[in-house]
Amino acid sequence: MPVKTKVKALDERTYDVCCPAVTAAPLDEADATDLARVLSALADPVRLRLLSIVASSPEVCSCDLENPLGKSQPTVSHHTKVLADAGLISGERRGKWTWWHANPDRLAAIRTALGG
Amino acid sequence: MPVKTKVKALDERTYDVCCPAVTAAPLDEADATDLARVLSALADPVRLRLLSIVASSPEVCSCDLENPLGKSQPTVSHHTKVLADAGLISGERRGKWTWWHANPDRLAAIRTALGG
DNA sequence: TGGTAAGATCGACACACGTCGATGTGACTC
DNA sequence: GAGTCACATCGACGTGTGTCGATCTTACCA
Repeated sequence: MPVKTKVKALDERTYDVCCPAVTAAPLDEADATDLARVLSALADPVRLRLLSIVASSPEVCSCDLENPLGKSQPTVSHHTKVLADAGLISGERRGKWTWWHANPDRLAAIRTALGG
Repeated sequence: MPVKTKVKALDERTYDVCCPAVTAAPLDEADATDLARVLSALADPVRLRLLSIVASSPEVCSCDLENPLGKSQPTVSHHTKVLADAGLISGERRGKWTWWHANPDRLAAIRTALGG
């Protein structure tokens, strides 16, 4: 049985994630590609740390990510975009700052797809 | 609190996986690197399908993977090695054939690290 | 209007990775 | 021992990705 959650990104686009559980039955190519795309967003140490920082707080400003991550501003911006495109975090522009928060439902959907 | 499971690979090496949950607190670099390494093994559509085929059966022979995956023998061998190195599957050589089975504990550990 | 500050985008570079033909390595059969 | 089969390893190729300096865009303030 497919496990899907609706996720709303910065641009208000919604999309599905994802996929029967890996352990239940052989995945078809489309489901495998979808799931691999989300996992690729997670499969980077900098993005994992970024996500953990955002998830540990109700809201985090981009400006508070550069120092803990030890990466340049363009690099941090790149990683927030990847995580946001994957639906794992969402950003809200307020004035000059962008505030990020985690989407725990998305993470839960991934756990389910991984046989949860 | 760290979530660890011992995993035994083909070469009898054992290692730990892994890591406080991403959602609990900011990950340090070492934990993030460990988790990213395992997730990288999963973040490929061919390997996800391979794992789902192996996990759906008590045991699968390498020779029964080429056709469903539509990949050459060296490519399949490469992917089984990546999954085995990550502890997600284990292989046993019997005569001319290698038989693979999934390690559900490892997948469960990843789910926990993902905030399960 | 001009200046500054936060963040996104661009361009370039180095490196990692998926893929497959060719070849190597054991194991089985005759 | 010769031949064959299953699988691993090697080498090479094209592509994808993380990184950062430079630049663009937008918002705020004097």
